[in-house]
Amino acid sequence: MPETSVRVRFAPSPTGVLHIGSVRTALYNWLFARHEGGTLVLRIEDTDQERGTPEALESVFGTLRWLGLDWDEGPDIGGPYGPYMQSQRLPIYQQAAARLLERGAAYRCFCTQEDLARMRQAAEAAGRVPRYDGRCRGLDPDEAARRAEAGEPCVLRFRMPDMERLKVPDLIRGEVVFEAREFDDFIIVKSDGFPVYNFANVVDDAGMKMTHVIRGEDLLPSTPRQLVLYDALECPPPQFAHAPMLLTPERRKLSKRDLPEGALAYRDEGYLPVAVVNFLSLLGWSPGDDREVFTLDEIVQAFSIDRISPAPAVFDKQKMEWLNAQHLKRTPGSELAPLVRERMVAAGMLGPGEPSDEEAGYLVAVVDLMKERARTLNQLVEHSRFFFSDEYAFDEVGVRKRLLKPEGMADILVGLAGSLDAVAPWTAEAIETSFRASADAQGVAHGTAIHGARVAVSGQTVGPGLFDLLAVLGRERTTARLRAAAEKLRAGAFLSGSGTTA
RNA sequence: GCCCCGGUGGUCUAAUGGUCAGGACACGGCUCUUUCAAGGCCGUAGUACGGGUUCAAUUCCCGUCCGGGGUACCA
Repeated sequence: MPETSVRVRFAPSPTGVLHIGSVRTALYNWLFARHEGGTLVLRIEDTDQERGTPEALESVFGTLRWLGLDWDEGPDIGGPYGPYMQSQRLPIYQQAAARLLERGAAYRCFCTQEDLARMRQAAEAAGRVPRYDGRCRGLDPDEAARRAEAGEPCVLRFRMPDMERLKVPDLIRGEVVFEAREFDDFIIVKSDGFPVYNFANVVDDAGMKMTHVIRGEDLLPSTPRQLVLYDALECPPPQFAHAPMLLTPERRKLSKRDLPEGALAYRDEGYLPVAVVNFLSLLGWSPGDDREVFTLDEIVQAFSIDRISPAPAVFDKQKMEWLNAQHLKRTPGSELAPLVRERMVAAGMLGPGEPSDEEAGYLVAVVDLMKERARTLNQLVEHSRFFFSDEYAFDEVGVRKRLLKPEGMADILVGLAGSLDAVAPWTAEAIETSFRASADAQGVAHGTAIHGARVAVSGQTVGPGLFDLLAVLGRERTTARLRAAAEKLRAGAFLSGSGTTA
């Protein structure tokens, strides 16, 4: 492998479910890796003993897999730089910390959390910036080591070098300059022996040979600290790219609160993975032309870091829905059918068993017909109910307008059914010819017959073209439903029930 | 408070020191006709504000305002 080969990583911490903002970060890393023919590493940053959960870890895997964002090295598949769970890398951090300690780049600090809280309060009361005052900086290292060995709790702090300012080169924002006096001697190892984020992150990114770090803008302020750590560790830093935040419509940072179920909730709502990826890719990035509907491959091909915008983006669900509709239309029914099927089974519209070839074919035909108008899989399922059961609901307005309205609709429907009995072959074209002829013979306007028949067989006033619909529905169902509706009309059954007053 | 990042229609965005500032979602209207929730067409709406630099600024600079992020023994 050439040494110019790109290596990037997605490094979530498994606290709570994976949310959509993290997914966008994962996506940008994945796109960059795939575009460059590089390597994507999945690393789990579980150094927070208190907050990590196994469910959260499952959520990371599940979400990425659902979206088709695969990784080349990770906790489940290993790789040359493992392990890929930070909780299993403790010796590596300890070793790195020991090196810094030895060199005097880090020192032991025995201040308690109460001491620090007091310091902070005092500083705030005095209107000063709260920073660690460095009181343990000058402790004799040998003496400090003795106290630590004697069991006195302590943390390890990084000795901030003397410098005027810290410059962070960023692929998206150019050079970002921080004043060095903003930074105090920050903690790198907690008193429980675990490394703190900034430290573990740098040790791993350096150790795993990352060439680029693409992450959220919220991490930009911690980058200067990381840069001095790379320096102290004598490792070359990666190139940084801080992607803009995702905002709610109220312009708040998108967080777990906004979608407690996590990004997988969009699967449950009936979104296609490709649509979610397509939508997310366009939040903060654009290909530079007017294209908006992409396949995965097209996005990979078009992606580049320098076209990522620095400005935060509002997550607009309506646009995601539209994109989903576009992908629904473009995806063959045969591909959609398994997804639709599991939803129909869940909704009790289909049995859980293996479908026969005929049933499977019917489902594909229904999906091909209905996907043109649906915005989500769930909507498609909902609108397709009448294809699978005779127990479909009648739209009240539709009944009043299209069945009750023209006097004698019952006779018309029966007439239509009669002519359809003879149609062969059962194709949209043949159905239309026969249907229109029957309407003519009965002296009924085509529109009247069509509208009436639509409501009779589907209960709905909207949907695909009637003849295509009937072709899929089948002769048996069609004629039976036309006659059943006529029966019901004659019995006055449509008038019973509620809401017959306008 | 302090530090950092942003600011093109309601939203996502394109472009540019000289353009009728382009596209998409949403919204409104029209249309197709067999319905619309699909398709087509049209429309409403934008360079946050104030200074500078310049023949010319949405674009470059400064300030203001607004929004976001950070400021932990969280990540």
